[in-house]
Order: sequence, then structure tokens, then C-alpha cells
Amino acid sequence: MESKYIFEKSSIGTSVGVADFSYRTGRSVLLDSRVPVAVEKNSSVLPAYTQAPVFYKLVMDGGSTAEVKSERTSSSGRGNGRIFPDVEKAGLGDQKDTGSCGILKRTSPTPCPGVTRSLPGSFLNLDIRNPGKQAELASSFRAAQGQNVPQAERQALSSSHIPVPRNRNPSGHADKEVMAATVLTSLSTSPLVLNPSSAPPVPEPASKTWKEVLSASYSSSTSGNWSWDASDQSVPSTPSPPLSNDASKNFLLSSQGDDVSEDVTESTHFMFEDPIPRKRKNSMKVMFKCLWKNCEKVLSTSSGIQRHIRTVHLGRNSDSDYSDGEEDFYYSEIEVNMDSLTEGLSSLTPTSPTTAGPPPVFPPPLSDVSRSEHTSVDGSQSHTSSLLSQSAPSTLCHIRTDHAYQGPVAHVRTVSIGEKRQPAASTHTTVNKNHAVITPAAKATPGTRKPRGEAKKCRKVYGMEKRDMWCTACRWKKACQRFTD
DNA sequence: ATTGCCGGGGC
DNA sequence: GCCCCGGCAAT
Repeated sequence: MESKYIFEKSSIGTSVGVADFSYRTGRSVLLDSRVPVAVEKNSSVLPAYTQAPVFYKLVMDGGSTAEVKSERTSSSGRGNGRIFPDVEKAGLGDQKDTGSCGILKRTSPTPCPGVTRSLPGSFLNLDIRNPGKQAELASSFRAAQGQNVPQAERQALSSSHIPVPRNRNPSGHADKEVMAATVLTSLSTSPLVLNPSSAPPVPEPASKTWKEVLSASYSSSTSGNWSWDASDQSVPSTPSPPLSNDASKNFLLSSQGDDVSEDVTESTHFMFEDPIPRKRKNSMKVMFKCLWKNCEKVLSTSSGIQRHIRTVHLGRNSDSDYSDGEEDFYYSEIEVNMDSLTEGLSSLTPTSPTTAGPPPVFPPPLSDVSRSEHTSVDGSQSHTSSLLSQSAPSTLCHIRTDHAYQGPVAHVRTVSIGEKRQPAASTHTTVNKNHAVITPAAKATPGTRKPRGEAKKCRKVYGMEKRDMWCTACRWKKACQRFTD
């Protein structure tokens, strides 16, 4: 599912257990608050706003590394062994392992696009792809703790990492997985110390923090295919610590003026209101994402999205409820894991924050969302690795489409979150490829063909039988204008 | 073999 | 302009 974690025993004969978490978008991570934990962000990896994974190291209090036994009930170890108190309760409920790489993947050394595996000698690594999430974590932690952990202390803690062998035992760790998932989930709400790349402990206003992240990540609000609408940006559930729930809510509201704000707010409210991690059953919410080119709008109701499409994209009278059903073509249904909604935001810019890149394309949602993290399609993620390779956004959302012709798009695109992003800091070769296309130099000479984009074109999406639905360019055998690359 | 779309038409 | 399509290159 959304969280990928690897739980394994130290190959060393010692009882020391190490959990390697690659934190993917979708899930919040939470730790038993009783267990003091220091979370460090491994800043060496990437820019905060990038999709690239950010690593967090969890060090259990006492300066020792987290000692977790592979057995579910293992209570031994420091930290009281209560690291995953909810494991049993949580069950595997949302662990739909669709086979995608991002989900509950424990062992595979197989590169999961977009997913950065634990670093060598990994400890408890949280791969947080969502910038917003990072901020959130930091915020929440500070809020809970009311203070930051001294830098020195953190460093000391971090020094006590116990390297773990990379080979993992693939089998029979369902319970472990569950525990890991639970931990990940709970992390989002529990107090954590986030040390963003050795940032000064100065209590920087959380709002600023996430703001920065957002600005960096979403400077081009629509740049991400899988991103949410610009308004969504505020959604990142990274309320500033000092803010009360209400305050956060208000903030969100104030920053969002449309339906999205509503929806998002609702979800975020849900997330923040209750400090205690909730059960997953409440975490999934069906949302509707506009697939219109350059539009990332996500609404909670189909009628809302239809109205949006009708009025905004189709230019129809907003007052009229008349619908010929055409709107259906332009949105897809997605399931958003509210637990990781925040994270999702970060993932919105799955690939790279293409601040410089062209805006997302028509059916971006999938490709971007992926990033969205958020909204990533679980199944498609893993399956369509090729697409994902570009950004590897892990999204929590499961995209479903009701439209047959849309199906291909949704699935594929979803996976390839960030596919369209052409960010300055592109990390994917594919992106570069696209980039080249837009480069003037590349274009010029006759004879140089525009590299084929990865996006499905009208022909493929709709099929010959629905040729009338193609964009004109496709009909004329010209470069597709709808599913641009 | 399929697909995307350039280049070159006809109207 | 709009529309088509031969044919090539990428997949």
C-alpha cells in the first residue's frame, strides 16, 4: 500500500532488530509516544521539495537504535517494545498489496521507481517523499513536545545507528509488516523530532516551514501531473505546531477558496483533530480528480467535479445542472488515504518539482499524483513501473475509473506520476528526454523527430472506435494536443 | 506490429 | 484555415 517498510532482523546474531522503513506517501507514521524517538532527516539526499525520498533515521531513546524484534509480540528491546502497539488492531486492513512496488514491499531489492530504498546500513529509515509531510512531522512533533531536541542530542543519537545487512528475509513477516505500517501511520501524528537537514533548532514557524516547502514544491501549482490543484497545496496537512486544530483549519480555509478547500479541510481536520492515531478504516476517502489538462482539481463529490468541469472547462452555465455526461470523461475517481493526505500533497509533485517545467497535461492526475503521493494508485504504481520510473511518487490514492476508455489512462498515468514534470531538478532520464523536446535546440532541424512521449495518446486512450473523441491533432495525425508529453 | 506524428498534400 | 494520409521512426 502506501507504506513500504521492511522489517528485518539484524543478520547479526544479536537481538538487535532494525526496521527499515521507506516511508511512502500515503501513510503517516506514528510511533508510540511513549518511546522517545529522534527522527533525523538525511539531508544528503535531495532537495526538500523534490520527490526524492528524504530519509529519516529513528533512534530510540537511550541513544540506542530502535530495538525491535521481528516477532510481532516481541516486547523486548528498548523502548519498551511497544513501538507498534496497534499492530494487531490495525490488522492488514488497508494493506492491499496490489503488487505494486510501493506497497508493503519488504524485501525486494528491485528498484521501485520513485522509491528509494534504504540506504546502505540503513536504520529505521523513513522515506518521506512528501515535503509537506516532513513539515507536518516536524510540526506535530514540536507541538507535542513543545520543544526541539537539542541538535547535539540528535547527533549523538544518530551516531548510534546499527547498520543492517541489506538482504532481507522476504517471507513470513506479515505481522512485522503490519507493525511497521502501524508505526509509519502513527508517526504522522506522534511527536517526532524532525531535523530537516540540520536545520537550526530555532522554532521556525511551522507555517513557514510548510509554506516554504509548498512554494518550492508547488511553485508551479499545476506543473505536477499528479498534483492536486493549486488550492490543494494548502491542504498539506502540515499545520504549524503552535496552531490549534481550529487555527489550522482556518488557515487551510483561508488559503483555499474553492470546493477543494472544503474537501481538503475536512480531511485534514480529520487528521489533526485527533492526536491519537485512528484506525485505518476511516482513512480512505473517495475523491474525484479533474483530468483536464493543467487542472489538478480534486473534489470530494462527483457532482462537484462535474460542475467544476462543466463550468470551468466546458464553459457551461454554472447555474445549470444540465449535464450531458461529457464531464465524466474528464475526471477520475480516486481513493485518498486521509492518513497520508498530507503526505500526498508532497507527493503531488512526484517527480520533480518542475518549477520550470511545463504544466501538467490533461490527464495528469495519474501521472502526477502520483505523486501525489498521494494519490497514487497502488496497483498501477508497481505494475507500471516504467511510468513510475519517472517520479515514483507513492501515492495513497487508488485511482479507479468508471470509464472504460479512461481506464488505461488512469492506471497508466497514475503510475507515472510526475511523468510530465520537467523540473529543473529532474532526476529521471525520462524527464530529461521530455525536456529535450521542449528545448529549442532539440527542435530545429528537420529530421529530428520529437521523441515519443510516454503519455497515452487519444488513439490509445479512446481507441479507433471512438475516434470522434480524439483531439483534432490526433485525428489529423498530428502531435497530440490533449495528452502532451 | 503498433503507435505517434512529420511532412506533404487536397479542399 | 480544415482535413487527410503516406510514410517514417520509435516502441
